[in-house]
Amino acid sequence: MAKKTHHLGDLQYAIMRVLWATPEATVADVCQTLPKEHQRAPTTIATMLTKMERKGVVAHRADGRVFVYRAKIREADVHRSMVTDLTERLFEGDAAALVSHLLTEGEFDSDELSRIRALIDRQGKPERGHGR
Amino acid sequence: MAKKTHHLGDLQYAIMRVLWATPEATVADVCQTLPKEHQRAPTTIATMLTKMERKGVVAHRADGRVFVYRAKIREADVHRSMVTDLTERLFEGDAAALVSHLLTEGEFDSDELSRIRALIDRQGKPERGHGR
DNA sequence: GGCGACGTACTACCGTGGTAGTTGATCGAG
DNA sequence: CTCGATCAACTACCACGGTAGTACGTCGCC
Repeated sequence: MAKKTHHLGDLQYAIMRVLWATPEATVADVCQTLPKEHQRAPTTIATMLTKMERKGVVAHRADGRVFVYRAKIREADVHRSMVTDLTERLFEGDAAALVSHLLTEGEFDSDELSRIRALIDRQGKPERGHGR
Repeated sequence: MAKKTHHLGDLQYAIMRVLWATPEATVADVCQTLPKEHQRAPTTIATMLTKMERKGVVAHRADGRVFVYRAKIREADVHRSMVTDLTERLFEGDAAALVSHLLTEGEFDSDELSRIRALIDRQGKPERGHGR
C-alpha cells in the first residue's frame, strides 16, 4: 500500500473537499463549489487538478470534451495521515500528548469536555481485543 | 503581535528544536545536535538559518567570527499555531472533533485513556494551581 | 609570513504549491 | 461556413523549503 503521507497544500485540500463531497466534478463545478476564500481563476483550478493528477490524488475521465474529475484518495486517509504527521512532529507520536496540549491550551468549554469524556468512556470500557 | 501561523518546514522545525533545547547555538552546534535523519551539510544549515532569520523565527549575534543563533519564537507558540492550523483545516476549528478522530482511529491504549480522563477531570475543577 | 582550517556570504538549482495568461481545438449558433 | 464561447494544454512566473558548492575573509599554527 504505502500511503506515505499525502501533504496537500491549502488550495489542493480545498479542491479535494469539493471532490469528496460529490462523486464527480468538472473544473467549472469545482470553481463554483469552492468557498469564496478559495475562488480562483478557472485556469488555476485546471492547472492544480493536472498537478494533483500527476500526484495520484485525483483522476479524470473525458465526457465529450470536458474532463470529469474524481478523488482517488479518501478523506479519512488524508485526515489520518495529516493528524499522524503532526503528532509525530510535535509530540513524538504520542497522541495523548496532543490531547494534553489541547486541554492545557484551553481549547474546550465544559460542554465539549463532557462530550469528550463520553467518547472516552465508550472507547475504554467494552469488549475490544487489546488492552488488558 | 500578529502570530500569523508560523509554518516551518521539516528541517526548519528540526533546527528550531535544537535552538529550543539550548539558549544559544552556532551552526556547528546545530549540525552536531541534529538527529541523524536531519544531518545535513553545514552550509545547508547555515543557509537555512539565514532564511529563518529573514523570516524572524531566529536571530543571531556575532561572537568573534562565529554566529550564535537563538530562537525568536517559543515552542509553545509554534505548537499552538500548528495544532490550531490543522484543527481548522480538518475539523473547522472544532478541537473536540480532532479528539474524536483520534479516538475512533484507535490511537490510544487503555493506559493513555485513563491518563487523558484524568487530565479532563483536572480541567473542570480548580485546585492545584500549576504543578511540576 | 605563508598556509590551511574554519566560517559566513553568495550563488545556483530542484521540486512543488500557487497563480494565471495564451494558444489552439472544438462545438454550437447564426 | 464563419464566429464566438468554451475547454484543456502549454507556458511562464513567483515564493519557499531544501540542498549544497564556491568564494572569500580571518585566525591560529608552523
